[in-house]
Amino acid sequence: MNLRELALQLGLSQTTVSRALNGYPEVSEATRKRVRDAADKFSYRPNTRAKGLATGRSMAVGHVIPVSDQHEMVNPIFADVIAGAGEAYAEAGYDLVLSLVGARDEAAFYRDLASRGTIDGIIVHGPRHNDPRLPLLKEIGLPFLVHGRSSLADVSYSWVDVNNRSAFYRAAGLLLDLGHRRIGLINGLAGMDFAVRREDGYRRALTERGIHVDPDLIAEGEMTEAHGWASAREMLSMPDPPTAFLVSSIISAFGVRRAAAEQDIALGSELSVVVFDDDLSYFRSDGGVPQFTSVRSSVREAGRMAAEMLLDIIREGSDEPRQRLLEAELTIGRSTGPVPTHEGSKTTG
Amino acid sequence: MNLRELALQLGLSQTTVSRALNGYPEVSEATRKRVRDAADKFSYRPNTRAKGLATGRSMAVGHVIPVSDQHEMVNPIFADVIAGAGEAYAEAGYDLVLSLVGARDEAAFYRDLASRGTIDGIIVHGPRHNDPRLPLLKEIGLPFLVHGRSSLADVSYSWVDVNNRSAFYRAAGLLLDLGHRRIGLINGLAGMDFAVRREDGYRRALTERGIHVDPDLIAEGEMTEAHGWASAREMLSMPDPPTAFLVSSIISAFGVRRAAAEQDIALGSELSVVVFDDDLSYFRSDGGVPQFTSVRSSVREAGRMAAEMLLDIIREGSDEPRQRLLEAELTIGRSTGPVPTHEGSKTTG
DNA sequence: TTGAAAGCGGTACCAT
DNA sequence: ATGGTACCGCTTTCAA
Repeated sequence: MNLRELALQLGLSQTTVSRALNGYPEVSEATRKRVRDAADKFSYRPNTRAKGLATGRSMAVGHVIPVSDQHEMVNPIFADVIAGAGEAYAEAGYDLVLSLVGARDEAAFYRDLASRGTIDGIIVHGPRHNDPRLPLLKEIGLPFLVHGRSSLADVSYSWVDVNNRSAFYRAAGLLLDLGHRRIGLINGLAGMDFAVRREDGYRRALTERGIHVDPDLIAEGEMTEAHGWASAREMLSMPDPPTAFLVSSIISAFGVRRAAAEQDIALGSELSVVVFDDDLSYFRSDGGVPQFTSVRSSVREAGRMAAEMLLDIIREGSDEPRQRLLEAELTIGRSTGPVPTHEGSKTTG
Repeated sequence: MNLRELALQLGLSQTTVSRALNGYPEVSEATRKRVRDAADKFSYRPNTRAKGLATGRSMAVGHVIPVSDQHEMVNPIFADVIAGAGEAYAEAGYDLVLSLVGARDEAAFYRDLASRGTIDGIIVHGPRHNDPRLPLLKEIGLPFLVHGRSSLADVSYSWVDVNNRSAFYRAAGLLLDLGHRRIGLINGLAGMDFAVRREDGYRRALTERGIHVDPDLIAEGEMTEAHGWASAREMLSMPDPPTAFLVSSIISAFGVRRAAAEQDIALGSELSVVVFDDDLSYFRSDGGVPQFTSVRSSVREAGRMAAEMLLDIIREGSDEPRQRLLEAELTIGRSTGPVPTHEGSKTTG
């Protein structure tokens, strides 16, 4: 059933039917009701493409996930961001077009997307430290919003981000308050913007208190269990091992926990672990009990926010960038305690 | 730059330009080259909506992820399936439209999708045991393919699935061969089709060897670490505890490992763990070393296959269902060993 | 081998 | 308040 047929059924013109359905005020309430009822009855749905062609808008938003060929898997965080965004789109009647694109041909890809008119705007995921995509998108003129930020990018742009720096500053502060002086940082991939900011917060906290930042206590890598395990293992076997860890992901924290268990080191009493957890409920390890001290931010919520802001930008057509910085929430769990005395209380073994 | 402008530039008609670009044979090679060069020069891209409107195809495929309100997070498996599918779409020039939809209004949603003409076909994720979506889609007439299967659904339909039953049958067989008689099954959510099949394989292996299937050794739930931990913990404190576990996900296996560690039970020598791992490289725990014995299947590969098959269906317009069953690969790691003797060798503590 | 023109299914301007 | 009609950008039939 299309507009013409519906109009025919009603004995009205396409124009009137279209107006009735789209809430134009000049249609009489009587006709509007008639039209609506008929549309309902025949379950008429306007054709998206035709509508888009006529209006010049596609009513779709693109999400671009960068996939470097090195990683087999897509970072599960994206799934949650997108779930949050999806809610917003569903409510606003927008479609979500997902593209996974390799770093190689990204530029061409964005240009294509814009000129083919598939989407009205775009959300950029996983920004790197000085991300070339931002100036590119700016140049293309496609409305976009970044989930995360890209420092050094000297263009102004819209973003939604969690305050990674302050999160790690506060987390490190907590450990310092507990007396820890050797704090290992197990961070994400070096090029990622969030990792840079997290290290920044960590460094600042230490420096402010006059604590030396030991580069051997900083590990970077993909946030896998293996990375957490290998990094923690290595650091724990140093002559002067860390008494606490700051971990960039719950997955890596599983690895840290394993390394500790293997060396018979008790979490909480002998080793403190604070983890940045993006609310990935599948991977939360506590089961109701706060096993780790965590710095949490709802990625899903951020996704929703990002989508809503992008839709605003698209609809208003305004050019001034919108930015939203979310503070993460520090939840103290039983994996964090004061520095053990040297005669310490082994709880295991 | 649109077709009209491009044609104007070339002094040709839109018709000819369109034909040249779309590989129609009646265009002379000379003109074709001229046209191609110009299109290149102006980086002309045909408008997707206009093309779709004219051809009746949208060149887009939908992926529908069911989100029950109970789960906060989207199962990370979907991310990988979609990554695989995305590759196929990119190559074939299709877009991927992602929808996350609650169980409540699914029916209406599918009808909408079809009648608005947003997509040419659809991939159904996370089928439940007797999934009502399949007959619905059949009725609507939208080409679709299921990732996974839905037993009891008495319609014939296309699917791509890993052989869950044989995977768990073989895994249980391995443990039985090693002498295990008490094998705990830590499975996924009860309603999911894959969970039913996995339990089926497990049961069959036991029954065939005359081993009693103890319902207390079967746990179902979301595949979180907490679930693995709680289930393993409970089973391990039974009077007659399991000597081995079959776990439906690497995440839950982390929980099993934790429960074992807490009770000072050594993996490999005192407790065997076989895990079904969907190749989620972020969560693999081995770091090159096979820590767990695993039954692996590449979800990404399955996603790609699903996409390719759906595209075939769309293009051929044929109605006969295509089906593809993938066998998972059993990789024996060091977490699996024979049943410990009662005087057993504690390696920990 | 090329071109004119009629759709595809809507929207929106201009009349009435 | 309602209708006629010219688009939107492309494909495709028919004619030349």
